[in-house]
Amino acid sequence: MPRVKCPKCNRDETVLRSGFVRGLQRYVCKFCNFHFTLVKKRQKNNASAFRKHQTTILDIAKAVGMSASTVSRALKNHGDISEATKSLIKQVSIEMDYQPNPLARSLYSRETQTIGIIIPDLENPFFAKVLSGIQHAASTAGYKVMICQSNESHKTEVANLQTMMQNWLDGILVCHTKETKSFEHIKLQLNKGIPIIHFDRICEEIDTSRVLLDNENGAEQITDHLIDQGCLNIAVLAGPKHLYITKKRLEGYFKSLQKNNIPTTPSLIAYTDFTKVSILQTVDLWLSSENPPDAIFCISDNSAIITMMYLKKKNIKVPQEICVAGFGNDYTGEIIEPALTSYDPYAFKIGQSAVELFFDQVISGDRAATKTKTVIGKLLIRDSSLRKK
Amino acid sequence: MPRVKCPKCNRDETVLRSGFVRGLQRYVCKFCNFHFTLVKKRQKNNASAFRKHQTTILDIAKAVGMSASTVSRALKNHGDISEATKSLIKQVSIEMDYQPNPLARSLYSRETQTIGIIIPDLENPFFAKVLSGIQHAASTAGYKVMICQSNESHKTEVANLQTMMQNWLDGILVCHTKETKSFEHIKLQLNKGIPIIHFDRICEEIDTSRVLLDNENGAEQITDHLIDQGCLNIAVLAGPKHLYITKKRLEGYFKSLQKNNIPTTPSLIAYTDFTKVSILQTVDLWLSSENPPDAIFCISDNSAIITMMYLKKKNIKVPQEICVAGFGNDYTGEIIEPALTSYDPYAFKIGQSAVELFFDQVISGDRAATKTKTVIGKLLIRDSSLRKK
DNA sequence: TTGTAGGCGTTATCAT
DNA sequence: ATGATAACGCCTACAA
Repeated sequence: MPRVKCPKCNRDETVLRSGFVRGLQRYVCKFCNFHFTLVKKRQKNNASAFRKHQTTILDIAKAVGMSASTVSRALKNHGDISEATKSLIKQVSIEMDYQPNPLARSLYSRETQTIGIIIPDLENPFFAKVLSGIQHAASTAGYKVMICQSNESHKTEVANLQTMMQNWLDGILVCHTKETKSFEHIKLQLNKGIPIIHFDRICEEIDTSRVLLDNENGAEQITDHLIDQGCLNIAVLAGPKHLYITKKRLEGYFKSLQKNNIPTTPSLIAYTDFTKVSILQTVDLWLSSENPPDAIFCISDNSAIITMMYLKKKNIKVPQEICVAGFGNDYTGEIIEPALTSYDPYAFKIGQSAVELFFDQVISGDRAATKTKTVIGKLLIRDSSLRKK
Repeated sequence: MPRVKCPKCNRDETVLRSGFVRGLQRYVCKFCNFHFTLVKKRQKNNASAFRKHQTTILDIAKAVGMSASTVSRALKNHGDISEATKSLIKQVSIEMDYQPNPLARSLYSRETQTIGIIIPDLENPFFAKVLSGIQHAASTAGYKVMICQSNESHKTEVANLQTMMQNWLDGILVCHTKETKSFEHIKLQLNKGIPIIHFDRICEEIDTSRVLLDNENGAEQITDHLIDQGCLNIAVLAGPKHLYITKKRLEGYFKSLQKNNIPTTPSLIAYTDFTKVSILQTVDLWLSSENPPDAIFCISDNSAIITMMYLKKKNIKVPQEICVAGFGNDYTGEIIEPALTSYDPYAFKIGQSAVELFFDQVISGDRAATKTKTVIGKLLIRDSSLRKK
């Protein structure tokens, strides 16, 4: 029975239905004998015209003749509800195919159960693996994943972050672009109370939770291995100078040289922006120098592949004349000949760990308590650097 | 005028506002002369305790001394609002860093401005490119992207779809797993009124909008090319038999053979499940047959790479003894030696097109009007099949 | 031109 | 044990 109020006397107990006019329910108030119809309240907009009505808690409440609050409580096993009511409501909710509306829930709870990811390049196999790990960990925990791709453009990254912050995500996982040197956009958002987690290309000057790969150890192991193969003139094809990963991998390289009492040669250390042009220029320079390297440690597998293909074109034998090693264990390394020595950073696990750090911050309740997690990878020795067999 | 009840006499018609105390509205009941303020009703939960308060329309309304509806209208340039009010409100909203709450908006509008993607494997370079295209097109149009990864598991795909449907996405783009033979889960959702778009691995038995790559033409061009190189015994290393792409690419293959008056040999057509084991078994069988192929057309680049590496291990010369071609133009094809002949399906464009089809359905307003779009790719002839130079 | 009121669906608090 | 209510933030039909 609808509680319709009489517009005249404002009573509802005396209102009865009295037929239809132009499709509208007509009512009569027995008290003041006033006839009226209720005008339609709201024009349906486009979306709701298409979207089929989803069963709501109110629908169930009507169906079982109880209030919405009872239904809500029954559905989440609230202690106060009798077993009989609970099982009735649960059954009806299944029959009516009830699906809670996450928007309403989030509006109230202020949590969206969604994590945002800002990643430089989805097509880069390393990032694809990380994303896969993130996706896996998040969905296992019942969280959704929203992605943005910065395309290695700092400007886009800033815009992405803005978008993400507007969308009430519960946390944001960020890997910076190779261009990013200023982190003002991150600082600006830090006090908003939503966790920001860094991975791989992190930001040193801000205290956030972060997932690192063991850049230094990895690079050290690679360099150790190259030295072990008899190389003394080991060049490093690095990335952009400002990148955290560049710095750390170089540190590992230096550590190994020092440990093995090999002097460092400045000309053997070159920074690139990861583009083919910059890589080939560097390699050319080395090849034509008076003291060419006997090994090239490339800071990414992609640069290593570009380097090796160039060396092959120049008929320089790998590893006999020059050993080559990469970093990242992209699957391209297994395809090129000779197969590429590399360091597997366990990208999938990095993604998983980033999600775990997010949960740590949320569960601990202390969002200022940042953590650093380092994923230990594994050196993979393959033919591109193997002189001793 | 808010209907506030006097806590003492319980009347509401006699209650008036009487200034502010500590930021709270103070009231007075004219009937019993009782002064009171409304105490905060609700305990803040965890999330809202952390999340910094975001400026709302109501905050702006208070700041400018107007109602929320005026602010709402002013912000979207509603005609009824005076220019003066508009500019005032806009300025204040900027000063207060107002960001509309998309949850509230969506709850009302029943649109989330979000597209869902169900994709078998994020680490597969083809899918990564498609995803990149989707992401690009969606974010250009101001839409967000939510991803799920089915991991090539039908069961997971079904669960993913369920999740997506519950989350009030405006549309869902699906590429089925290689296992998927039953499409009941899709059919079940079709009448819900939200567009489902298929791409690549589509479903023939349901009428949805879909983006295809020109499987048939591509396969025909590849086969033509192999024949042109003098191959007569062209084997096909296909995917699972039930897959749409398998069927279509085989059709292209047959068409080419027929056109060139070459009889088909059943033993040269083999289905695999894309796993290394099944591929190598097949190749082995062919190699040891009495009439081994002089070319292998692999239905994916990944299988082609596996095949080539195996042939190389067996010291079988590619292309001299056996020509190999793939399909998909993964970048691995440029790295292997000899470089792999393949067909570039323009994966990025496929992703973009899928988003376009979604918009077509939404904008046209006719969600039953499905469209099919075929992205034309490009044959890339490389050394793995080049006998005539 | 601006304000009021009610609804979108859910949930916690308070009252019964 | 259950119901009424308000709140989350935004939007629009209608009233003024």
